[in-house]
Amino acid sequence: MSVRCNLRSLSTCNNCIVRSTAFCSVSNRDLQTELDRYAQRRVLRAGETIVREGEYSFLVGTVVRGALRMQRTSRDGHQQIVGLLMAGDTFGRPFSETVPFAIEAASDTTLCCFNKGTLEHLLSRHPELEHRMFLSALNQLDMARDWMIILGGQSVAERIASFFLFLNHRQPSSTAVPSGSEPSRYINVPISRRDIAAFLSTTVETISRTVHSMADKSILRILSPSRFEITDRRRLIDISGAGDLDFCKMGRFGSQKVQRGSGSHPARTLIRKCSIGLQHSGEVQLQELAQ
Amino acid sequence: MSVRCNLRSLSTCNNCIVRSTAFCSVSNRDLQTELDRYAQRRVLRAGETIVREGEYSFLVGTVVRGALRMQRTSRDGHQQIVGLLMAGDTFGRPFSETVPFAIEAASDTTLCCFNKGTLEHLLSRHPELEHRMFLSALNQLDMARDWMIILGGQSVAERIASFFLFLNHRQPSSTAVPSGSEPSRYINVPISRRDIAAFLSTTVETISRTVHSMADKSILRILSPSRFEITDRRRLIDISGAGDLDFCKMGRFGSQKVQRGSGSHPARTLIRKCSIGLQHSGEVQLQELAQ
DNA sequence: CGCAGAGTTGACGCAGATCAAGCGCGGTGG
DNA sequence: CCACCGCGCTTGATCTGCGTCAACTCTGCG
Repeated sequence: MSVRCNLRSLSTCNNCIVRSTAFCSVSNRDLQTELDRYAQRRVLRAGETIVREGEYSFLVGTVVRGALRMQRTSRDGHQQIVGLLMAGDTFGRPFSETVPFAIEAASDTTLCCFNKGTLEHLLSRHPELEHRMFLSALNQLDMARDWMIILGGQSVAERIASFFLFLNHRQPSSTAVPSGSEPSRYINVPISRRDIAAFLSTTVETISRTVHSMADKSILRILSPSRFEITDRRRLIDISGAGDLDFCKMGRFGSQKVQRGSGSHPARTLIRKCSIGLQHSGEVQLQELAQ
Repeated sequence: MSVRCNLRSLSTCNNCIVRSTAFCSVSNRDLQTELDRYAQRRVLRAGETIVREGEYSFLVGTVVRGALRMQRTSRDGHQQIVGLLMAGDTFGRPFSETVPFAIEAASDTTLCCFNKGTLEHLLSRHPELEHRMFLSALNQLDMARDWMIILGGQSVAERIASFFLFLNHRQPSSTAVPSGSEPSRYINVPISRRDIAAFLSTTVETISRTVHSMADKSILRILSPSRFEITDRRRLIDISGAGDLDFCKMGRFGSQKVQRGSGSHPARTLIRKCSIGLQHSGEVQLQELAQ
């Protein structure tokens, strides 16, 4: 059931729980009123589809609650998840006929949608809106690259640890709280084991084994198959191997010296590890460019 | 050596080889003149660094020739490449203090740079420019997701095939030719084996073995360690597993029916393969939203 | 000519994919 | 009400792709 919000302009958007982060939260009141008029809420249940792969997509909007997954299915049936959109994230692809990925609800989800054409028109008339959407795209780009780091993680344990920290960072205790606040001890996994496997390029079996092994080492407690409690964040970050991933920043230990690779798996691509600061000798001096 | 181009406004930008694709190619003549005034060409040699990981970055611009790699190095020394920027692509990150990745020249490279602050100022005054930059960011987002598909590929052979097709698509015969034209039979790999390994999360040894095995099967010919000739594109696409990746589109066989998985590796995450069109039964009807 | 770095090739072992069986739970129907 | 089924998750046993180590070739360079 969808809730129209053309009446009582601004009321809906003003109370929106993703107000602080979503691209559609503009400061211009008239524009906000207009957005409010065109916005339409939609509730999806887990598994429902917004766009199929490569199909024409006429929806753009913001995730209000829950999570969307973007994925592609290859000929052999293998699915690769290329992104998880959570509260405050922008979904859809303006200025393009089709999206090369399917977008589906990973869990029960509330969206705030705009018709793509309508939104594009608004964007062309309101630089502020386009600016905010641009910023949102840049954020997603950063996030996409973080995901690549997760994906490129050496061992499955590394990838899972990174993934959990990512979730933990993006879901501080309650979905209503905008991301950016202190991460809680709890991890809510909004997607099935299958989806995790599809994202991390592994199998449900290996995920199960790895998570249980982490529980055995009391790094985390398994509250339910989709809910965990972090009991040793430090160790989790350590396993993730990427102490400086964006989403670990909050849990990071200042400028404290690097942990020795402790249980670190033998690095696959140990490149130039000693040459940092050496091969950069040829670094371009660009100061003159400033100003 | 850098070539200033404040004189003879427009001349430099007008003759720019990435004119058709770069974000800085605007239609507004005054704006173009202004851009021309602030733009500065730079030539980097392979290995030179533009920004280091997490450092303050004050450069944004366009790759004119060559390739940049964006990468992150984790505590254990493992490097993960999260993006390759080629002719016409935008590098740098406006509206953010730091970039979470190092940006380095993967080969000898020519850039066209703007001071970040200056560019941000231009962006705020010229919606057209911001629009173009927004489009560029959206493209990069699509590309980042394509990369994720490559990264998530099952076997190393799959990833290498995808990577080669990607390169082949983005480098049609000559670097001067804007992407989008017919792919040639040749693949120029602009980065070292090491870099390929860092990107594909594998090792130089495995890459070597895989490529030579492809040569044995006469899928491609090895002209030099960094130059190949595709002798059986169909089979290469087949190995890549992702027949519908963006960069395969041109080599794609219309709506021809799906190849049976031929030599396809046993799929790791064979999910919902048969349920397409089934689980979508609950697909939301959104027509009413239009207009 | 020796040395360094990039690429190739071979032998070996392990992380993790695969196959298979079992558990717990919610839904359905008799 | 319980039996039955299907599905998500777990656990065990086996097999293999590919990472690791090591040795060798080739090219370019001082």
